[in-house]
Amino acid sequence: MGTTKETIKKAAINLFYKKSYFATAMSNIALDSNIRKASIYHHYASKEDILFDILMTTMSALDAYIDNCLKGVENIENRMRAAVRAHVKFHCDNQKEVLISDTELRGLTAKNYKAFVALRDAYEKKFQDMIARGIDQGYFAAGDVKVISYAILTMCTAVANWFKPDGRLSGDQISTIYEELVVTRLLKESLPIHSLKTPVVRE
Amino acid sequence: MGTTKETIKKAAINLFYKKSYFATAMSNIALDSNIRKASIYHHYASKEDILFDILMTTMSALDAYIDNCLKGVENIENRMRAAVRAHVKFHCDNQKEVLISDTELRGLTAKNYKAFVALRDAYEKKFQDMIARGIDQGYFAAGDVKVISYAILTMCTAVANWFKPDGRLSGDQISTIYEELVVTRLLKESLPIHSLKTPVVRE
DNA sequence: GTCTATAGCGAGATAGAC
DNA sequence: GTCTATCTCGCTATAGAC
Repeated sequence: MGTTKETIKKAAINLFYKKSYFATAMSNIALDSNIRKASIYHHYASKEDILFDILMTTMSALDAYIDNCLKGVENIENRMRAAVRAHVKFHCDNQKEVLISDTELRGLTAKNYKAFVALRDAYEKKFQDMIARGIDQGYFAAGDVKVISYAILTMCTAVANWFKPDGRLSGDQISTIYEELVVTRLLKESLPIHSLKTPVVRE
Repeated sequence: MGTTKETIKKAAINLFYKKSYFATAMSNIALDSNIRKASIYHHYASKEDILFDILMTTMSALDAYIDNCLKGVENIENRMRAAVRAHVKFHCDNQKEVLISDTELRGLTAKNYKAFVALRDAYEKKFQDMIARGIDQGYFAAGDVKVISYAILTMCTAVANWFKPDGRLSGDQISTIYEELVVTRLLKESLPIHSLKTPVVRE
């Protein structure tokens, strides 16, 4: 079962996901954790502190997961493939946490908000750098890097909105479809530079 | 300025957007509307009633807007282009309302939730039908229609998350970029059937 | 480290005068 | 149609015993 703090955190994740942060009362969290609400304050300074803990550990875990999946992958197209796969997979496997990270930032006070957004911006920059490098090297079609990165990241992130653990498609299957949609279709030059002189007709 | 009811609604939109639905108090709405909070209950039965009004009118307006933009457009590729343009433009022009529609559904009781989701599902089905038709007719590359529709709709919807009215790109410019990203890159067969026998090499 | 009890406050909603 | 006054409730957080 883990420590009491972990129990509280898990209960909070479920409730923030189901009812939203503001609609969740400390008494709700206490009930689901099988303790009295006053006991929560031994582990967390405030309700916001619980939210902040969830947001930061989720964002850090995502960042570490992607880094690990990219380790040793050199070719820029393959890096992008691995990154999209990892991002989508993480959003299927940690659906509740990432949805909270997406919708409950308004529950943070200024200082905590800045700390979280700094992590998120650094994460997004990794994708923007990959896209820019891919364009430079002629692997990806030219375009507005910022907009393309937003398009890709938001569509991959939104998988958490509709993914159903017991649905038709598994997280791995969806990752594969998205890898293809994003890299093969959305990003890649349909006619790579080095193949421009190679006829596609084989008659 | 409009009617008092419109003033209340506009104030609620701003507050729900900025602070979230649950964090917004009736007294906040009253203050921004220059009336006492008791007076709000003459126009709306409850706080949820205000949210429901915002959600339904926004969804209906989006649906009507897309229908209007597709009127008379026959070719399926052009229909899809018009639909993407319209969806993105609407999400830039009605940023606050659509963000509320995206994140505050948990504030609705079961009956109202079902009414809203029915509208949204019907709207999404229009895109799924267009995609399926485009694939059938050989204009779009084959693929999982549901997943492709989610990918497209979520990336276009998420524009409301990062669009800045006074930013580098206007709503029209973003609509153009997205039309291109979605239809030319993501959806279209990179090598249309009828061009398969036409060499791309011009030496 | 968990408990009972409660302080202190603000919420949504209503009553009834004008 | 808007107001003042208030009801009733549940919230976050704290105090202090065990």
